[in-house]
Amino acid sequence: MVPKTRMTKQRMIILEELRKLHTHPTADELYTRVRARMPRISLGTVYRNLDFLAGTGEILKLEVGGSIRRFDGDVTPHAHVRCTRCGAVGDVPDGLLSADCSQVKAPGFTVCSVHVEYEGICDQCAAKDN
Amino acid sequence: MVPKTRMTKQRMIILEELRKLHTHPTADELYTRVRARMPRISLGTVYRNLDFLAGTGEILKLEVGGSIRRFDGDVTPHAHVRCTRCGAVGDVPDGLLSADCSQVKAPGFTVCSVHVEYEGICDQCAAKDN
DNA sequence: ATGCCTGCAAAGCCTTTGCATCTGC
DNA sequence: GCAGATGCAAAGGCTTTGCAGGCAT
Repeated sequence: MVPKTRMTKQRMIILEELRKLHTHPTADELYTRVRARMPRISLGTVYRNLDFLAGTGEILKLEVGGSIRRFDGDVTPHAHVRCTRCGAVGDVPDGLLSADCSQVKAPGFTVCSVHVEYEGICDQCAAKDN
Repeated sequence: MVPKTRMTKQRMIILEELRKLHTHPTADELYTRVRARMPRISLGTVYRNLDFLAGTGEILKLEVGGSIRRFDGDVTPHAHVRCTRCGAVGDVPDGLLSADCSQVKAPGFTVCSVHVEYEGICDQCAAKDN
């Protein structure tokens, strides 16, 4: 049986605040925002609701970079494949890249999606440079 | 003055083991490997040397996905830009995507590189499905 | 001999989880 | 009223850091 869900005040406020922001906040940033309206809310509740809302598709979890988790002794240019099930990481030889992921050949992997993230400098940081 | 660096036995073994592997190990996986040859090495030393080696360009740090750090209330398809300096995340409106990052227009950001990661299922996990 | 590097252990972050209590439905 | 949700606090991972001693140069 599918468990019923409730629209609690906490869940509603979390969703509202996230939709109001366009800064792609971390859980903690959102926690700070939400606390302004609901001081006794706990960080655990924020995490639980973000997971819940991502599960229903109402919000997105972003897997952004900046979190170094793995290392590679091969410094030649090549892209990577990651197994969405076990997290294993493989190589995609340069030259086999394609925007159409059904064309991508990665030995040992069946590729099914691409994740593109651009990197750069935001205007605020650029301003600090002088 | 630039500090001198030493090629310690630890650093050498870490580099050797990483180059020997093609599995893009985590720091901890590498630690296990290295300990087979040098039982008293500490995990801290592994982390310090991986940072050092990445700094000299001898190895690569991979920023792979799987680590959810941010959330987005906008579920329409769009890519993201991340500021390499402060970590701020912005949107790249769909339709403004390009493999040539000098063409990418992201309001508030100056884009300078792209990070592409494919996702899929590795053969081992596929085999477990039956 | 010098100061960079190590092992060890503690501390730091971020996230998850257990539990008693509370509250939508 | 009942099961799902919350607040609180503790526990878990992973990574970084402080310190005293060790070792490459």
